[in-house]
Amino acid sequence: MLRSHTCGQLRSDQIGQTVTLGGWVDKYRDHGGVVFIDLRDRYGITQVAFRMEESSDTQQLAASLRHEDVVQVTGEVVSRGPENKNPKLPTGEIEVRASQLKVLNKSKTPPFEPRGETVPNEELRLQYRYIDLRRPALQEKMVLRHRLTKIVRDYFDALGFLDVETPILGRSTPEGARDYLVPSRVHEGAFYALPQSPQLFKQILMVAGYDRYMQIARCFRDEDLRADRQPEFTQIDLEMAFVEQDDVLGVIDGLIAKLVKELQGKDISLPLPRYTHAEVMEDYGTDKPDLRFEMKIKDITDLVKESSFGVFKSTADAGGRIRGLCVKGAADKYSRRILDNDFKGIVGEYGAKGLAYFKVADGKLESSIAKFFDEEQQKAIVQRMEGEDGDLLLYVADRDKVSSPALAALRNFLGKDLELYDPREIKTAWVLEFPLVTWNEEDNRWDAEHHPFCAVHPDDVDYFETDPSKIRALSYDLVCNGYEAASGSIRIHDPATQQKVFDLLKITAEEAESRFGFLLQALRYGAPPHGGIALGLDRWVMLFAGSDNIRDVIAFPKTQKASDLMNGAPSDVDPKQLRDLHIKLDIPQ
RNA sequence: GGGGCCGUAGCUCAAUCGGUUAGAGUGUCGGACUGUCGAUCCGAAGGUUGCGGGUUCAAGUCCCGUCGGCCUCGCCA
Repeated sequence: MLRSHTCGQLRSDQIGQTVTLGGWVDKYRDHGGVVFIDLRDRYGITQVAFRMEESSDTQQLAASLRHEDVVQVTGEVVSRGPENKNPKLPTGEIEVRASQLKVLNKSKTPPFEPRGETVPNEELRLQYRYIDLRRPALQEKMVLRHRLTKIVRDYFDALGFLDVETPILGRSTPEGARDYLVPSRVHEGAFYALPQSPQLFKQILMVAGYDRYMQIARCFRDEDLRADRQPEFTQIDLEMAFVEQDDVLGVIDGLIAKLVKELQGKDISLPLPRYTHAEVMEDYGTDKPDLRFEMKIKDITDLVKESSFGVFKSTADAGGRIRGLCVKGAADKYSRRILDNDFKGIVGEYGAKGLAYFKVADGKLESSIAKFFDEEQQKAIVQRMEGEDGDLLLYVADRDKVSSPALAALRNFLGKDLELYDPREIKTAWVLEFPLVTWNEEDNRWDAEHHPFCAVHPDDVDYFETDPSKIRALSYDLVCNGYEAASGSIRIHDPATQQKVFDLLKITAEEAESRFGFLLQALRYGAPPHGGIALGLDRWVMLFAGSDNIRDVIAFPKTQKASDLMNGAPSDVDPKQLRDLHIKLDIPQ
């Protein structure tokens, strides 16, 4: 070993010992006759003092050290004494009086310093990710990720789950997200696809009798990125046989409680709250509500459809609704300009044509459009909104398809802007009973809401013939702080029901056979009832890290255009590689 | 594919209404200094204002295009 201790280890207990440290030069302070070096590794910082009277050569060499040089230092651990101790450092009671210094590797002047008080722009951080990863803030997140992963593995291991790896080179299935394709050299013109998730394999593992499976699985989706979405990401994937929905939910409840306990030291009460999809869509306008604050959406259509305000009236007549939010105490918080520009802009992104707003005063409404509502209507609106004097009321009048996401976005903005919650709080709940299918207006057909293997709520089987939109799936999402943090379902385990769903989705027998024939085949050989779920690992780490950016918790993330600024991926390849694969490029000018 | 924000010294930022030689802090380089810990002091170097075009007597600033980064709609079974 080139070191006897780490840079975070030494305390007063070691005074008098001769130690050897290795690390990076974090800061240097040259006083002429004495040089101080803050030596850093991922365990901490230790001050090393190089004094002329002890070794002139060593002290002179130390004077040449610069940021991020890698050095090996040997010396005696000494007390700094009461005047010179540094209470900011855990190692601040002591320093290493260096007798030997070896420069293991000089560093070029780094583009930025890990200890710098300002964080450089992300482009530079991604280009020099090896320096960025030296920053304590990022190292803490990597450690958190490790700990979380370890807790997850231990939890499932204790419950008898078996970690089974599934292939990375898989088969392309046209449904779902766009696939990342990998050309086969051996099979001319044929391609593998990287897995969007191990979905079909884990179901087949159930058929194979591995009744409790889990895997920390890398998944790939060639879709556009977001702050919480990367093209490759990690799922905590699991599947169980001989279970019902409650069993899966219970296992995950226990996991979340354990994570919160071990990572935050807090107890949460179980079971986690459960809402139906219909409930959260009505109350929050989204299937992934942020439940850290209230502010539910309220419907006032019945109160205003007879008013003289044309926009509300015509919306109601056209089958739309007038729904809105009551923002407590915010009547004077936002200027008219902000309401007309910024707020309208937020709902406008979702297609809302306008935003109506009122202040509540004396139990009535105040605004430029208040005159269109008589006193009785005004009082009824205030009552419906549970409004009090000083509250701000905001309304979007439109079809739910527009107003729901618009109001949900506005609500999220307000929650953050008005600091209605503690950003470190983890607030988790289940959303159950998703619709099995949704109508695709463009293609004029039913699409699976989750995926085509979701089991059907037993009470809703008759709706296949009458109204498929009313069929509830035995599927469940776990939402956390406004993110979809897990998603799963009980699966169909008999070929007849599976066929029924394929029929509804207009997937022909031939299509089904060619796309997922291997699964259908497997289901005919003794498939037990089964179900499972997958948790977004990166998102959970992000949530526990209190970050709103998934790149912060991935060691080597990709940019919004899915490139790696450090290594330049994706890149051109040698023409020979393409010839081997029989691939010709055809790039539009 | 659409919308928005951003790009000035190695880094973080400034530069008035379009107006003289584009500044500051920090880092870098040289020097001084034996107890600092954001060390201090003296001195120096460092710029194709992302790139290309246009408007103008004059462009970091305005316009168009383009490249890159971020946020977002669509997309993400």
